[in-house]
Amino acid sequence: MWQPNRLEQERVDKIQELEARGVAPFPARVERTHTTIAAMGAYESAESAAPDPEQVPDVAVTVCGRVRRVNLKGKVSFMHIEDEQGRLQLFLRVNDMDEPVYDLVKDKLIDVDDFVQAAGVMMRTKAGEISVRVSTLTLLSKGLSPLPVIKEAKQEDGTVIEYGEFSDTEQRYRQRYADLAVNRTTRLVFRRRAEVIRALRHFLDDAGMLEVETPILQPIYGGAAARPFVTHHNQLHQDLYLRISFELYLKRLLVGGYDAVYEIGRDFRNEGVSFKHNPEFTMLEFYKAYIDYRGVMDLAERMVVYVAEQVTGGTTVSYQGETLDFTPPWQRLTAREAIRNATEIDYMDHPAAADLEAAIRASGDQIKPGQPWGKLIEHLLGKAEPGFVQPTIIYDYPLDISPFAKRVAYDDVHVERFEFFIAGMEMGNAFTELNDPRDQERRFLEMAERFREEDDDAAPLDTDYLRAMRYGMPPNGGFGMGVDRLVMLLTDQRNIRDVLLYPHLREEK
RNA sequence: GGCCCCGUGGCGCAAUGGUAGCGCAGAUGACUUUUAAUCAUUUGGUUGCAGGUUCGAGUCCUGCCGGGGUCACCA
Repeated sequence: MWQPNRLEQERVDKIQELEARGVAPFPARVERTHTTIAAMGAYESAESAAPDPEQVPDVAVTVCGRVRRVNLKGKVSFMHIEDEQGRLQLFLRVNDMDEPVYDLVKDKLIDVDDFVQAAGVMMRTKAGEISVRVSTLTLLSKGLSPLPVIKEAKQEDGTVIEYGEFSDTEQRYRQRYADLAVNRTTRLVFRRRAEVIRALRHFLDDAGMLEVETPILQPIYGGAAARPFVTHHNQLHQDLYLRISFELYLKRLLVGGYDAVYEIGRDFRNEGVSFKHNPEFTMLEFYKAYIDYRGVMDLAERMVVYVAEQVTGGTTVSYQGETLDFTPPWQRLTAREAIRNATEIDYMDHPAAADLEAAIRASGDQIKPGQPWGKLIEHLLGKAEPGFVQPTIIYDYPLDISPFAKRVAYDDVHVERFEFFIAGMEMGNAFTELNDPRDQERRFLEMAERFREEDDDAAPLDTDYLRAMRYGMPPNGGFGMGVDRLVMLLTDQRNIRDVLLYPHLREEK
């Protein structure tokens, strides 16, 4: 049962007073002819069309929005209402309105946070602000809990200074609705997020790829190295996993005859959380026949710069004080070169895992003993990662940590795989996809063996995937990217939670 | 999971171990073109929870809860 606090109780009491005056606090009927922006635009057009600035014809509007500011001045009052696009001032004067309606304002029965509908004609105040000269004001919805108050002051140069803030991170995440209602920058971030995803779809559609949807509930999970969430189907008595990647389902579709497919959707990984990891996140994967990882590199570069241009209008972006330039071509380094640059260790000088481990320890790093060679190389790559501020492609990865990538010709240890990094963050992962079912089966078995040695939950062998591949899979290049991280870059947010409307948090006590 | 930081009215913040304060919001009143409106008066707190040290704890100690950072982990 809700226990109103002091401020809320005052609002509850106001509802009683409104009802006593015959005013419905949550009426069903609403009317709107203009958004705030449209109303202002209509008046500006009328002004510029009028031969005499004193003789602007009436522009009648009915606007709706949330009250964000109330300024009572006795027999005249001002309010700002806000809808999604903008703010508009209401000019309320007792002479222009029925007195009982004006009294609702005067008696402070309309609060900041309430939704109202205002009908009137457009005007400019003495100070020059476009406003509605209100003849009828209707309460649409009463706010009971007060939102944090942010006051805004417009500077002469048009910039807006805000006074007061709602900045408590926990409350902003738990009560995103309040964050959105109060912080316009939050609203902008999630608008832009939608634009990023729209631009990605547009690019991929234009590239001739088919958007598809594959199962989120999977009897066998795979395609990435992450622990899954487990769930259960009651009627079928079947354990199911929430997908950790789309890879294996998408590549089956190439066997089926599609040239290129993509999916944008949710992945779930049962791992630690951090500023760049959320248990559920949005992934983009595509697979395209008849290209290899070089072709994927080109596509990735073009896609990212396209999205940046679509949503920001430019090819560079300011991120946490750094200027990121997405213009292709990006720097391309082999993993071996990148590691040599960052650590002065050449892993090819240490072909045995034990040997490489010793070299890493000699450099001063503490690492878990007994890791496979590829894992050690990944550790070394992690040392180089923060240096990849501008878009950087790292290619040719160790075979033993890349079970779905084709081998580099005449090379026993590397596969045709690349990852790309921006702002020190891993953004995506791609391969020349393995399409030899015999090699794939060997790699699955090796992986299962290693998992068994490490006493880890082994991903069950996906025999159906091998069956599909045996029908013949065209050579293809595949690509995966963390969409949330791209949104971070394009909205200048340092934490993934700030680009997720509802980030995962511990249960509220 | 380890380590570090944080938790004080609705929001944002103060308070050498010694009477818990300030701004905004709220309430009451004044004001017919204000705009961070202004002016006067004024309400509101078991300082995240539970213990402990002390004559005395918002402050020091222990544990717990929640958040943030960082490291580890994360084909």
